[in-house]
Amino acid sequence: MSEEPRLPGVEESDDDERIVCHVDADCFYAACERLREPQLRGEPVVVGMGYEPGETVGAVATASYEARKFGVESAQAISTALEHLPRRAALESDAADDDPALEREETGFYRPVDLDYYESVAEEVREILHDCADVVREVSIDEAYLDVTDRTAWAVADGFARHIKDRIRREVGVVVSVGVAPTMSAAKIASDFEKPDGLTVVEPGAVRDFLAPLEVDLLHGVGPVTARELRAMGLETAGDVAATDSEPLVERFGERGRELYERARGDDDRRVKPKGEPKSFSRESAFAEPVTAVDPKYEQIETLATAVADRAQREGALYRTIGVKAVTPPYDINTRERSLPGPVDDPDLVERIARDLFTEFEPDPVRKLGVRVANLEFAAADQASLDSWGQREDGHRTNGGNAADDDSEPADETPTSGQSSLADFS
DNA sequence: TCTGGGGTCCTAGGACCC
DNA sequence: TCTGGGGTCCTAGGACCC
Repeated sequence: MSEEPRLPGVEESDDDERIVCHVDADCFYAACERLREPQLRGEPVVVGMGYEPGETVGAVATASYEARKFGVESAQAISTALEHLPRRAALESDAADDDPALEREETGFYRPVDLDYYESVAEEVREILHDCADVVREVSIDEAYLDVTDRTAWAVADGFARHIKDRIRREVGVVVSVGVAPTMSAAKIASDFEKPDGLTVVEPGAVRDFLAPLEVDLLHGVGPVTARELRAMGLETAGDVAATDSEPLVERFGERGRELYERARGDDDRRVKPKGEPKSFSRESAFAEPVTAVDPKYEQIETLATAVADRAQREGALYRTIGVKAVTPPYDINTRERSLPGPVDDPDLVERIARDLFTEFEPDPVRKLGVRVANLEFAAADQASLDSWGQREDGHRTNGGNAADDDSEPADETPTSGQSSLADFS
């Protein structure tokens, strides 16, 4: 198509025939738990939060396939999971064999989420992936795309994928599923195709036929809402979408509609590229039941604000936007945010603005609260405290970074209400 | 599916600027 | 001061993903 002269510096856009691998660990959290607790192998394992004594809200993060047989699913409320699969208490407390009342066959092991540990395992997997590909995009803790065009060829792609799987199993001890295809979106679906322990190769030219029979909600980006609408339009499978007229889709879903149409036809020219810096950090937490009293809400806001500011600081991020989230019954999600004239690293300010933004919801019962910082900037580490920017309207300089003046916090609100006439940053 | 936590991207309206 | 067009930024909400 492109007859345009190539700009200097633009790489040869040899667009056809990428070889993309999508690697996706199977039940990753559960697999990690089995790694350090081998007696969990072959048993139903549920990893989640909220089932410890005193906790009442929580959800399943990962259920092993053995646990799924009992009806335990990812994102399920823990209370529901426990109904399907009671906790195997006796075994866990070493009183194993002498509780005749227990029907061991119908109980499972519950473990709390331990992200730090899973992260350490993921790091080992990552090293192997980077060893196997020139470009790796980590999507999440248990999932990555690899561009392996220069490492293999279609004729031997399944052997190459097998090699990746074997190395990860041997060297780390977890099982991954791999999909190989000429596009990211097809590779993603391919890795899901024969899970667990799957390996599916979709060669160029075969993509559209591979996708055609799949239900629309298997397409990445199609959730329950879109799936329902597509079905209402008479589109049940990827093949239906591929064969339809794109216009109504674009009409109804905008840019997403066009994307959906193209992906269903196997068209996707995105290249695998490394993930950039994060765009936001947030912390949220749910109350056991809707809270009306004012104090606990502000306490929670403060805790969350501190945690978020702390995280940003550890990551070396400055933020220019601070926001809160308040979930009110039945399940209404409200967000408020405020942008500052320039990036800061200022935990006190996060707290003050979060409190301030929340006051609007102060009278409401609240199920869940959140605090977020966004518009991040990753400056050279010392930039954060070099805070000579930040003029106020009256010409004063504000201390963007820290508080040598801790004690005398002016009652006056943030220096941000005057907005656009403030400072200019370089 | 009565609902956890941490993210991303898109849309749409309004303010504001030239 | 009766009214065009283009662009950017900000905010709130929604859908989706793992």
